[in-house]
Amino acid sequence: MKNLTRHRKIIFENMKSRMDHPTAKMVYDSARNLTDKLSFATVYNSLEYLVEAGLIKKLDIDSESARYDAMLENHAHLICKSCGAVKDFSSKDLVNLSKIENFHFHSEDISITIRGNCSDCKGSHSEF
Amino acid sequence: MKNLTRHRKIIFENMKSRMDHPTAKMVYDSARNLTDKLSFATVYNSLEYLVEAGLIKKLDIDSESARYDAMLENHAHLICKSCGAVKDFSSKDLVNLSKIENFHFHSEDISITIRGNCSDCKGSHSEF
DNA sequence: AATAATTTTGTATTTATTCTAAATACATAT
DNA sequence: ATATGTATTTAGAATAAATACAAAATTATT
Repeated sequence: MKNLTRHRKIIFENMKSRMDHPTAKMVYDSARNLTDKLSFATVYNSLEYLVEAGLIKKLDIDSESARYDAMLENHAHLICKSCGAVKDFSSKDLVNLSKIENFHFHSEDISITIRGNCSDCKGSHSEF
Repeated sequence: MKNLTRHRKIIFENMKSRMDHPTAKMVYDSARNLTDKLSFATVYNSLEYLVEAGLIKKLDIDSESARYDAMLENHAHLICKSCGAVKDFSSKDLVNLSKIENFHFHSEDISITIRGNCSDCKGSHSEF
């Protein structure tokens, strides 16, 4: 797994063009119109490749299927409890979370997930 | 689905006694020693009941199986990329994220998920 | 062009979770 | 104390996301 192939590029471009934090199926549905042949397995392979390559992120969102995002800057995700929409919220200072209210969103619960290495694991290989 | 039954209480007590943000299977494995009969389905049902009742939370963490937490106060989750451990990080001021480094954790990526209602959905019924 | 390495495909498998139907437990009314 | 209706639990089947695998196709290297 080393190259940004044609299929992977198509999937990456598709990811970058959209803001809806799609599932693998959503990517498959729109990307298969862009090329002659495309299997579901390739979409999974490609998304994993892109995540490994650091080009996209797999989101920490409780959803029945995994969701991906091509926006790499640290930002929050606003999830509407009614319609399920996932929207980006970029703020350089996450300090002022009250800004969210101005962003036309009534926040009820905030969860922050931080990935890194704990003191017990410094230097070891990443599996997560 | 209305009552905190014996089984649900056992599962809730188990959840409160642990800090490891267990999966349904982990809860099942330890709770079935505490009572004569306990099916896997009951664990799923009970965990869902407890989430609905607001007694525990289902975490927003990318994990092959869902993880739950009985700690309700807003807090961050530190996930070690090496060992996969999920640890709580409570800070009243999430402002000073540099505190995390003092918490013996080298943070590489921060994701914040906020749940609530977007402006399009005010007042409508929650499905998520 | 020939060969090797990588990628894609299609299908089968795995695994977490949900669904279903029957059995059981429980609370309340009789 | 017993009957009744409702909620819960059980066990297993069904569902669906994700992964594994072997073969075919593509791409890179010599």
